[in-house]
Amino acid sequence: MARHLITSAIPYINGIKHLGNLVGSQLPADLYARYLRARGHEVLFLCATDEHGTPAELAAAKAGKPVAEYCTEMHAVQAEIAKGFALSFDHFGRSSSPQNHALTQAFAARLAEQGLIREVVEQQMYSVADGRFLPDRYIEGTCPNCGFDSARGDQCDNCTKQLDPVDLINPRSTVSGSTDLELRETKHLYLRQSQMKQRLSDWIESKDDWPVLTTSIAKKWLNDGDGLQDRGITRDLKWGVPAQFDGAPWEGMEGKVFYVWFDAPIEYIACAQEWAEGTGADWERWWRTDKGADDVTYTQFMGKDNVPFHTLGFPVTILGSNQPWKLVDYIKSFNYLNYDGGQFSTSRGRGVFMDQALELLPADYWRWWLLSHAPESADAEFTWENFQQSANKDLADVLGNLVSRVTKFCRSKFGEAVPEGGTWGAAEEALIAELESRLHAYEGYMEAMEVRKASIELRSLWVAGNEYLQAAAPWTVVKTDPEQAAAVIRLALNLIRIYAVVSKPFIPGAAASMMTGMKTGDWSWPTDLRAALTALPVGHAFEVPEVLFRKITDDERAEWQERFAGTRA
RNA sequence: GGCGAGGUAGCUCAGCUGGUUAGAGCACACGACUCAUAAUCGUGGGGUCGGGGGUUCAAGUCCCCCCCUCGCCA
Repeated sequence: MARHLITSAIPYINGIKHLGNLVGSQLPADLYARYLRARGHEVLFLCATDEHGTPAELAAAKAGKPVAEYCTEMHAVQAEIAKGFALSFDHFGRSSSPQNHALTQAFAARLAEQGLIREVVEQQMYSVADGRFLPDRYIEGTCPNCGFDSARGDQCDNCTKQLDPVDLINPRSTVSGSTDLELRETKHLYLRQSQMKQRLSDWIESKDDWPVLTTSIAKKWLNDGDGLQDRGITRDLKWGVPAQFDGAPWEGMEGKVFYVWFDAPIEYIACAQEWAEGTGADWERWWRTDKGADDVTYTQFMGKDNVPFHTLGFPVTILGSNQPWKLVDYIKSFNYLNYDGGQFSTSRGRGVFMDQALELLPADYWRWWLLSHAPESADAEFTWENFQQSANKDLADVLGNLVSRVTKFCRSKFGEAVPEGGTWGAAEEALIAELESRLHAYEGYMEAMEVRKASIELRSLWVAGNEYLQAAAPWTVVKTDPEQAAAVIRLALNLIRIYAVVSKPFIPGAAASMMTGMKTGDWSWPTDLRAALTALPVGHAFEVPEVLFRKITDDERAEWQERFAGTRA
């Protein structure tokens, strides 16, 4: 039994995430956490909302609410949706927690002690009317390059040229529309990442078992151009962790907060503190290598856009502190999921969002499709045809129907209890051999976080049951040799329990239904398959479960396709 | 423009350090079965592995050039 710390990239607070966000971090992290728990390992699985920054402030203003209140509400919404998808977080925290405030300030102070913070005075755009400094992308104006009149301060959406806000002609605030903008001096703290370049580089180079997606992105940032750059870790904002605090080793940072990319990863640790406070558990044995965390395996899940912060920024914080914090052991990253020939788009309402998905179908449908099509080697694409075909074929026909045909046949011929009689022969031995081989492959892929391949093996396990049943043909055998038919069905009923156990990480809802139908709470992993196939003894009562997965009709598919197409630009 | 990832059957994808007739699922065709959610099982057709050169006894798998897609950066 090992100890595994698992974190999913923390979703931003402003709004509900789409299926692409889900499959890029939370869902595969949940799959892994559930699998490791099922194998008897000790798991701490953490996620949280990322709440600070300008977008949250503006979203709150738009909703007409104080930002703290807005975040509290949205956190509850996201937590509820996560529950709907059966995401098994041990704690779903908040980056705005007191724990994270304290820890973020402590890290900043410590990094300063280690000589890794420097102060920089720079010029930033200030909007007099809004009474605030504005991030580059919240300033619009006419592009000096192509004349496009809605170019953003960081980049022109029309000609894609990278811009500086001061380059814009007739710049205005996108918050208020005001043109009363001026450059003002402001002081910020910079994290001296460049000092850590060699240590990071050595560390990344040593990780030859990481996904190439992870290491290639990390190496690019380390070596591109002038190499790893220092980054500002403060902003002129109100909503966030104050950069000026008691014991701060700098002055004059009043009215400024730490930038989200600095405090958000620290929430991984603070989240464990939140969890400990709520449960009385010990968080240090997960995060402090001097307090027992040296035997923890720490795995992070994220979309590729988050890789730089997890391979460079956060490790600078951890390593730079020169304190015994647990450093990540494995970073599993994902490409993007596209939607029907384009990208998911929040602003255009294009694609399916997490709350909408749950209104259409139970979580298992989405979990299965998303995980079995996870964008591991390249970007993947969601289409309704593919979703309908996969769900109907894999879940309804192959698995659901198997459960149905076995339990209903037994009920009609032997009653709703595991029947007696008959013996195993060559067919059963062949099945056991097949199952053992498939199960070992499945376990290997799950341990390696090869999500798609694991799903293929799981499906193969289901198919093996149908093959066996088809060949054994108990509906024929029962006419001449009822006892032998009973032996076949006895095995098949036990197979249902085994499927429930091994399928649970992917489809926890259906797994629970199968287990309930078999009237047992025996979730033990079928390490010994032969024994597992007799776990439900002769005479054990069961009941025919409700249809596990109804099919998605062509009409539904067409309707949904239309409904989620969004407003094309 | 630079960098990275891809371009393998109609569709979605496997193919490790080069080595017998290039694989799987879906879709399609035919057959079997009739317990089951018109479900299941079997068989089969279908690919000059983006294009062109080269290395090698042997290349989807290595090298060079080109084309296309996606992403990151300038």
